[in-house]
Amino acid sequence: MTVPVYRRDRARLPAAERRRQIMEATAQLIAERGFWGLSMQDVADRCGLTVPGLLHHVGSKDGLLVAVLEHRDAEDARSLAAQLGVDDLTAPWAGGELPPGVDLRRMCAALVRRNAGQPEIVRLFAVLEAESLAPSHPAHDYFAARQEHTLAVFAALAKDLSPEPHALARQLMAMMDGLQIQWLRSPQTNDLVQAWEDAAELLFVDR
Amino acid sequence: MTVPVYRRDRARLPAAERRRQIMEATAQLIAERGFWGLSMQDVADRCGLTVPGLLHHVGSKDGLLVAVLEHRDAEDARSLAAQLGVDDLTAPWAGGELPPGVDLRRMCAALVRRNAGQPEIVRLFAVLEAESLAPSHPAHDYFAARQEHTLAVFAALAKDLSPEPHALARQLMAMMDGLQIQWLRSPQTNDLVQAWEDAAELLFVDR
DNA sequence: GTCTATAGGACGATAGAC
DNA sequence: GTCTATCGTCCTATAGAC
Repeated sequence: MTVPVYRRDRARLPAAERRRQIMEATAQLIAERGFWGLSMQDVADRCGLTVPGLLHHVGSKDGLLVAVLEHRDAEDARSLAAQLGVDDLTAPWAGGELPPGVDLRRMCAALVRRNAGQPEIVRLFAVLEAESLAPSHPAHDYFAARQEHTLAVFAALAKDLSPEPHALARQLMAMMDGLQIQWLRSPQTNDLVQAWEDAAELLFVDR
Repeated sequence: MTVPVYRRDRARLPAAERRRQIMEATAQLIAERGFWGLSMQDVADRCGLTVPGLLHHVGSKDGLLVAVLEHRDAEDARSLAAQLGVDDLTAPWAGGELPPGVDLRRMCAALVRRNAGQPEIVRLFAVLEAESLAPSHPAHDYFAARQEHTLAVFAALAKDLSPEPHALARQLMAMMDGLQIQWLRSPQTNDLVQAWEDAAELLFVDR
């Protein structure tokens, strides 16, 4: 007859640190399998937790997804701000103001450079962007808002570059997303930064 | 005490017709939930079958996916050939020769027009294209081959249009995929055909 | 903050009757 | 060509101990 035993050999991390660990493991697993293919068991295993232990931190599977997206946005905002040499840039997809003196072409280049260094994260967003087209997906609203905001920011910055700033904004976004997918499919024969520069040469032509 | 009963009130369709029904139901469900989110039960329900009945036709869940992709390719090849006014065009993504007199810009326009009329199918491919980036995905090889072949065909047709036909091919593909995602996200504020024409104006510029 | 234990389903697949 | 019945596995989530 087996007797219930409380096992004390698990690490007991501070909540903040555990949270970061969970976010990273989840991002990797969603990139691999999508949100529908994600299992709480896998996340828990990778963190050295049981499933209820994991749920204690994130509440539910949907809560986990939201937490991951917010975590990524915060990280990206910090990195992009540093790269553009401004202090308090809020990521364009998270809402917020734009600092003066940032021009669209440099901003796109910075985004692409940043993404070229973290293929796993790019894949995470590529998978979720497609999955979340379905209105019932838990990240549907998040991605709808994100796209709308990015388009608005791009269009505002494109005002002096094109007679149709909104169309240009759409084209820039489409090209970035499309080139990223190709790059993810075969990174070895495909330099993302170079591909973007070639494309930018065409899209940013004077009119 | 319940007694096993063989229920005879289900429709007994010819295999070919049943197959077509299964392909269509599956395409719709994958577009909604992705392959990882697809359940054989849902497909069976939508076809008025039990799960074993469904498995009799497709063998396994992976087999079902492959069948759907092959089914779509065949349909698309027929439609595209009709639109371009040639008899035996094999779809560029399925392997095969290109008829003389088909130029790249007209071909892209035909593809976009075709896609604009079947958003559910476009969504199916958008979701699978992202999901299948993972090497363990059952459609990984299919989509890798598809992308490679499409790029090769585009590049061949771009030979006289650009000093770097391969780069142009990549840009065309990226732009098509990217614009389609935006269109799927908000079809009402987004005319796919118009957006493509605007973009083509930039990408097909003389150099 | 993490555990054990368990509820309560859904999953893909197989065997064998009709 | 479709069924019933069933196997074994996986799933998210909760209750309550420590």
